[in-house]
Amino acid sequence: MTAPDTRITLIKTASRLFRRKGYSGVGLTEILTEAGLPKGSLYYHFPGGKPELAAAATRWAGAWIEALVQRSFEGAKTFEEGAQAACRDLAATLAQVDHIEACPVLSVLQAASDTPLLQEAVQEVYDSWTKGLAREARRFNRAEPDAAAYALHIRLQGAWVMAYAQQSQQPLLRLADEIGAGIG
Amino acid sequence: MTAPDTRITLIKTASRLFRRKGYSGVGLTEILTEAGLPKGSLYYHFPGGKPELAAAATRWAGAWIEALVQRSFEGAKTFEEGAQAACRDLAATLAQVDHIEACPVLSVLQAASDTPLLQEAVQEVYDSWTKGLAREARRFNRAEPDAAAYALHIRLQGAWVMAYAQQSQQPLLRLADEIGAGIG
DNA sequence: ACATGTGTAGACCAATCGGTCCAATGGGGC
DNA sequence: GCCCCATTGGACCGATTGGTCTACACATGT
Repeated sequence: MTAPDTRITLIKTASRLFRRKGYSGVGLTEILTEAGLPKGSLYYHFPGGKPELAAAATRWAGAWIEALVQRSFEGAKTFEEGAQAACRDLAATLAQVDHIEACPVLSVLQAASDTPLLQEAVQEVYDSWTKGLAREARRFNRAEPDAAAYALHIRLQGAWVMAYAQQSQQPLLRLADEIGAGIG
Repeated sequence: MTAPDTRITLIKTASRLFRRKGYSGVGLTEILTEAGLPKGSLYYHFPGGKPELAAAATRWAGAWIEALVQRSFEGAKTFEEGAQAACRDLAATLAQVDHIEACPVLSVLQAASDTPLLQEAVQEVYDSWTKGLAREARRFNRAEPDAAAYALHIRLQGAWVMAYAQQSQQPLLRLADEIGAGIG
């Protein structure tokens, strides 16, 4: 396995496991077994150990989600229409696998308080999401773009938590309907 | 220490630590040290061990939050006014201590998937919250009470996550303002 | 004074934790 | 053919994990 492959394999595997069981709920052994890699590889690519791997995984997954949302907005005619599409696309993506996974940021949030590296990554991804949504709001000439973006971010976050807790895409679909009905 | 005291001490201590670091992030030793109790007491009051303690802590904290929200609605004249008060009261309560704690349900959510006892507690508390909010919506003759309650629950959840991530009560206060401005 | 039973105290256990370290490997430049 | 260095493979470490088990303290009823 070539070097960049190893790195991205570790990131993907770690991200998936973290989102399923949370940062503290996953051991390095489990990640490495799943990835089919020895411990030496991990500490070669991530000298900072588990926190550094988690930070990389958070940023990677964060960027992936952001791209997904941005794609959802592309074909829209209004900000609300884009927001609806984002909810539905996110729901569809999460439902692709048998287990609905948590938001990648949320999955490491509880470990971030005493891990500066993670704390940074968390803030960075959240900021980037809010800014990305605000950019879309401005693109559609939405009134009060920042407030609208922030409000959408919060509702997406909440619906995702509920979807994860109930293991159902329904909360996200319901949010899409709400937005469509002109609420918010 | 009398028996009921020991039980509630364990529950309170566990709840606080779980909300700060997550279920998997807290060891029994830490809980017991903080509570000033030996292991024997824990397994006497909670023969099911960590999962049973966590389930009890989740229900206890869940009921506490629910009572807080219900109290916020008491003096309101409309559902929206009550919702605003709930946001502000929750923000004020969270800001009372130096560290803003996560939603008690959220803090055990990632461990619930492979722990039926916790899974039950999580569903129970979430259901109870939504139903409690719907009761208030009906009390104020709010149109579509169930939908309104559900939407509020999701927004509260999302704002709480952001407040926890940023260690600031601002997201909850901002949500209160949004609701006051007639959005949602 | 004695028996009873609820709780407490904490030693102890195997398993797992994150992390360190070094030997082996193998492809590319000379 | 040879060397070199990036990378892998995995043994090993002390600390901590959740959990079990037994001895004991103490309040109460008799």
